[in-house]
Amino acid sequence: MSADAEGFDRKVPLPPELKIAHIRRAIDYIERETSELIEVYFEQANVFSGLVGIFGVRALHALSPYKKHKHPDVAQQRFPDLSLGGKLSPPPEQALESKGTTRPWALQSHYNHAGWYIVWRYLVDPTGMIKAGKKVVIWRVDVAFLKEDDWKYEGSNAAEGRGGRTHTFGVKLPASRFSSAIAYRHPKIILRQSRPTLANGEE
DNA sequence: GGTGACGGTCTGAGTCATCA
DNA sequence: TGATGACTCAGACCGTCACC
Repeated sequence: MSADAEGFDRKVPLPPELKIAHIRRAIDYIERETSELIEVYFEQANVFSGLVGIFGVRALHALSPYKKHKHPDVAQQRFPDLSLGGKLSPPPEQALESKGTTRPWALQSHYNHAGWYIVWRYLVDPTGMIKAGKKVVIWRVDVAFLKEDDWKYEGSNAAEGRGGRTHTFGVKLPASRFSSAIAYRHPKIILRQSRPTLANGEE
């Protein structure tokens, strides 16, 4: 990887007109805002991941040329989260979806839409030791253009009277797919046993 | 207006395959 | 043999929309 001292890799392809500076400022924004809501993580971690994705959308909407759909009711439930200039039906090359997750590689969605995906991979550090005063740390940002072929269908056995999750799509071979899409990686955090860990052994 | 289906966001855990 | 990655299943919650 050819990252700079801060952890940003300028060789990773980005969506048109999206710059490393936009990502850097978005990381600051997400970490600052979500650190205020840390108690939500301990109540319902999956909901908190949704919040991380939402704050990612808000940050890029405010800081980059990518804008939310101009109709709020559509923006909150339709693909994509953002598009270049806020176009209503952007081509995949100008569609940008924001997702937050704690997982090191995997990515799931209910659809296999083609487009750009920016994945905010975060960890929760209640001590605020990794980044001073930040209880939520974005330790990696993946930016990748995914085609329909990059997704695989993951079915569901949910049934009446039994419950279960709805079906999803998952990215095929996520580790190899995202290994070349790491736009930012915290210089002091490494993966150990598939978990982000401080390089000196502390988490 | 109430209700249920559906679409949307995720997580954790168990198991298996692969590789050094 | 242990570490890691992939696969699969199970669970939670919220908002919108169509239908009655």
